[in-house]
Amino acid sequence: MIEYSTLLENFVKLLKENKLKFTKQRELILKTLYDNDGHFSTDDIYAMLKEEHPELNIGIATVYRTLSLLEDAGLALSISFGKDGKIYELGLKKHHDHLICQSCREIIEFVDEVIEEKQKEIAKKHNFKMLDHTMKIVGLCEKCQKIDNI
Amino acid sequence: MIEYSTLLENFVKLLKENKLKFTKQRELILKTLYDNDGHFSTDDIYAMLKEEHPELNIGIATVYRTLSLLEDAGLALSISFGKDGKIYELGLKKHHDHLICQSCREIIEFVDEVIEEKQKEIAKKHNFKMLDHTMKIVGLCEKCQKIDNI
DNA sequence: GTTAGTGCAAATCGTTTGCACGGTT
DNA sequence: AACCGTGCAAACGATTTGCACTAAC
Repeated sequence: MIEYSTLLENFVKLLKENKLKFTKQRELILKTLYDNDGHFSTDDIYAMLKEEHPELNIGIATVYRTLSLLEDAGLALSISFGKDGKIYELGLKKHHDHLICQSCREIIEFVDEVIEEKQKEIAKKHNFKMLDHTMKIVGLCEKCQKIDNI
Repeated sequence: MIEYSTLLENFVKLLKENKLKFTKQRELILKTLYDNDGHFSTDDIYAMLKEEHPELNIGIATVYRTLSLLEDAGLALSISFGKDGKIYELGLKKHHDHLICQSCREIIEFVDEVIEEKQKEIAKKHNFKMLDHTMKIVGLCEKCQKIDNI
């Protein structure tokens, strides 16, 4: 995994290149994604920052704006599902897909080279230029299967 | 492909079983999905019904309610993408995945048995009970690649 | 006659935007 | 000093809901 200091350097450079400013808010949102290696909704991140940095008095609009900025920059990526289901994660990992537990919302990441390869083939066969691809397996994790059977 | 009359019978039966009523609105929404083999947003269907059956004076709320009902019943299924991107299709076909053109919104369906098999394996390996799975390849179709290069 | 469905308009919820102010360059 | 980012509150757009009325049973 990339060091936080390196990540931060990249971010600062990227901002500079685009004549954007480096603010405490932007830094903390990036850091939150980095430190809490996981998947969070805009609101999750807003709540975490409210909790951990109340002095910032951050606004939800800033969280929306920043996550969107990070996504455009390739530093974060989002997964959407059903209505009201959009979560972000740090965008620097190798491409991977997700298993999502419908009940507890646990998320497991996985990579399968055979599937990756097949997807390329399919796009090619249909003369599509593939820009993005996502796969989600929704179901019940081990724990929730047991609970649901009670 | 299933006959419309059979589909309708199933629908009527299903409604009866759940003490729900068979209305003109419900029938026409199902028929619209059946006749126009494709992928439509709630608004698309609303517009089509306004156009083709102005005497019905259908309300958008009914379209939302009915599509949701059809989805629960397994007669329709939805695909979501990015904000404001939810479309429905008739839900009686064999499972398939989608190639989506980012530019013109063309949608191509495909099935790949190798991928299907791999997904089962992955769920099993993680002790997940797979309930649903979706794969989307987003990109540019042949036509739009050319246009975008001008 | 009872119950469920409908259209309408209002409410809701996540997200975006305009603006005046404050922070970064 | 110039300009961008921020918080706030208002605006927005898709979807949902409460209600009185109508249609299906």
